[in-house]
Amino acid sequence: MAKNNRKECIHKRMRTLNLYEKCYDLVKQIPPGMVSTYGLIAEALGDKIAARAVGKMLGENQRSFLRKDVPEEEKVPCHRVVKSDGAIGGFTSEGGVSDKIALLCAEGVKIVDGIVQDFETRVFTDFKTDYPLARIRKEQEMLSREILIADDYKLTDVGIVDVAYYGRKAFCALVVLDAYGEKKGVFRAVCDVMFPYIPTYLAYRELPPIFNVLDIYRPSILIIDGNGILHPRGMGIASHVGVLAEIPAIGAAKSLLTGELRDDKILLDGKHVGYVVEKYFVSPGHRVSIESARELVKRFHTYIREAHREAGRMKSTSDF
DNA sequence: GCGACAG
DNA sequence: ATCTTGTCGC
Ligand SMILES: [Mg+2]
Repeated sequence: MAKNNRKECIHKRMRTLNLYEKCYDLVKQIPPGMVSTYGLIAEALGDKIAARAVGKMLGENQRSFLRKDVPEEEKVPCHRVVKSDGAIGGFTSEGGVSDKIALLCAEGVKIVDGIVQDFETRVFTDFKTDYPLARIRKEQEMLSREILIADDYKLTDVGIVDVAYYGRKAFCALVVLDAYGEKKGVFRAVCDVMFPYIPTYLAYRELPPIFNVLDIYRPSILIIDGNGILHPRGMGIASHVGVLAEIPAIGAAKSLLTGELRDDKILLDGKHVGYVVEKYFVSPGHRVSIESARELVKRFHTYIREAHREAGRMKSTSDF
């Protein structure tokens, strides 16, 4: 792996960032008798786009007020988080939303027809936070300046990588082909999930498992399920992996995150950043030109599904 | 009210 | 990508 110390530090910091705990720490700040919203927690994390991810993380909360085996001070009052319009929102437990209503009622918060009464006066907004997602955006913008969009690779082999999930475990598969498209092998790695899926922050979820597999085998060029420079800050996961691991990388996404189409060209702010190839939105990540990214995905795209399958079947294998 | 929203 | 606690804009 790269021994660039600065990049090592960025990588190490990413591996230790646990957004679940950041989220739970924020929710613990909401006092009894008050509520907050998924969107406000997301803003306190640094980006409102994470609202749905906040709901997802709270759905995985293992320290709710219904648990009898968790110390009081460790409990996370996720029942105090509701929707931005005062609607009660969801709740994962035996009793579902009725458990949430009962917990709030016991704290003096009345719910009528699924709406929090006196919502405006009961909303807690005064979070103490260091806005981790804001810091991450800055990091993305900083690293994007190190992207090279020009051919700087050898084609001794090709790696195609994808990640599957089972609860808080990530399963990463790397399918390696020779330059003729012959399958040479599959490498696998697992890792605990510390970061939910948040649009435009995918790299911070999937980089740790991908780096684990690159530690086992490092192909001459990498195709990644996601975007390269086709990203609001020009720093999709393929660029992120490319720059931090100093490896040529291409992004191939199954849907369009941002940008517009003009025939088979993909434009971002009017600038040509990629191509549509088969069913993929292809953009270079690092050390590959836009044209070569297109040609390489044309040649190897059938193996993208193969990597996807390989990651998926790891979930049902007991080896990990 | 429905779709968007990398994975 | 899962196995479902969102928000905004049209
Ligand atoms: Mg994937």
